[in-house]
Amino acid sequence: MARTQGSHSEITGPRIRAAALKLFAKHGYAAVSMRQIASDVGVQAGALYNYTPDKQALLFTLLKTHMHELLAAYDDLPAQGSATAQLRSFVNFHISFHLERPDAVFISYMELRNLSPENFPVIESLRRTYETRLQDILSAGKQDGSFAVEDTKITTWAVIAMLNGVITWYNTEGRLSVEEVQSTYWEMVRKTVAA
Amino acid sequence: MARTQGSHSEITGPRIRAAALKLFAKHGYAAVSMRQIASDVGVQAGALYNYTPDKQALLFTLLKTHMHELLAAYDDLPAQGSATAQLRSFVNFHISFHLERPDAVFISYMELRNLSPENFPVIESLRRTYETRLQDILSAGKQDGSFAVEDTKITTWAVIAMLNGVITWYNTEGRLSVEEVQSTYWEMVRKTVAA
DNA sequence: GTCTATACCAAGATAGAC
DNA sequence: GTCTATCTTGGTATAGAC
Repeated sequence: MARTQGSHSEITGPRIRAAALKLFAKHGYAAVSMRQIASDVGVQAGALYNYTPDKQALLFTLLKTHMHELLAAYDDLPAQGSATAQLRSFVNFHISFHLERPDAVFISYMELRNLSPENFPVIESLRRTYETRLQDILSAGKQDGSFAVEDTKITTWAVIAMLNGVITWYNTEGRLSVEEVQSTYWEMVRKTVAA
Repeated sequence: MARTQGSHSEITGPRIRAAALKLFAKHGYAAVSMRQIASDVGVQAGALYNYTPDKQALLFTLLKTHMHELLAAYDDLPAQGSATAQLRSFVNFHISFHLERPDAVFISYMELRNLSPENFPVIESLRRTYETRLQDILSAGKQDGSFAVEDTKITTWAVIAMLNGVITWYNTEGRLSVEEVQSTYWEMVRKTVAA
């Protein structure tokens, strides 16, 4: 006779994080209770504490994991030659990576203020590291004359803000493929920095 | 002998909304308690309910007021001639209006999901109305050949996302004046839609 | 109109049985 | 490892005195 309530240690952890990610993205960290997360996973609230010391650690883990995956994936891309090729690669990467993880992207921008004072700087630093990848491309292109960029810092923020806008409207069931979105945004970014 | 605890009906209401706006922007709607708002104003929590039926109405009022002010202010601008002049006017307006109300702008984008099902469509509709102002400019410029815009809807969202990015980094104490920011963004937007 | 006091409920987190 | 049960805190909202 099999036990009706058993242990599932290898899968429960990931399922908790997946449920938390989904619920935090939908309702916001502060509005989601541990009981809701537990219910979504199919366990009791107390069981969550076998996997996370508290709710804050759950949020921190999600954001840290996302940022590390983002940086690792970008740094794994094949090297590009010209600044223009690098910029195009960045745009394509940013869009496809983000469209594959809308929930993680969402909380990475929305829930920063719900990180504890110890955790916030860690995530903020990872975010700045990623931004620096783009800023370096813009600086190089400005130097060699491929781009006309008045202020590389502001342009970096402007391009990232523009690209991030995609996740607020893109619908996987909609009329546009990821490739079409990439192409549309590349055209806009290209012109924005054009010499 | 003056009373030590009196009535201040004409000023308490606005002060409650100002405190709520500030606290919602800083910590998020769900993370702010009525007690916190009351404490910030200098009254007891129960007193708030003389001014708002509940917390949700407080959020709704803040967002609705902000959106109405935004639309009224934009529609009060002097009419412009060419599509290019209209676009420049829009960019300047959007940046200066938003930089004057960073808290209201912040919650208008972050707290939409905390609106009740009855209230959400009202705000969403106002937001779309504002976006339509920009989309109409882009359509007109596309028609008369001033702009080369692949997709007016996506470009509308891209431009607004780019402009909204300003409030995440702009610092009134920083090196840049509002006029310099307007000029920098105008240059980027102009190129983005350039024929 | 604001106060104090409180009803009522849900939150995060923990203890101990199984 | 998960359960049930519970502790403690703090939330929204209301009642009635002043």
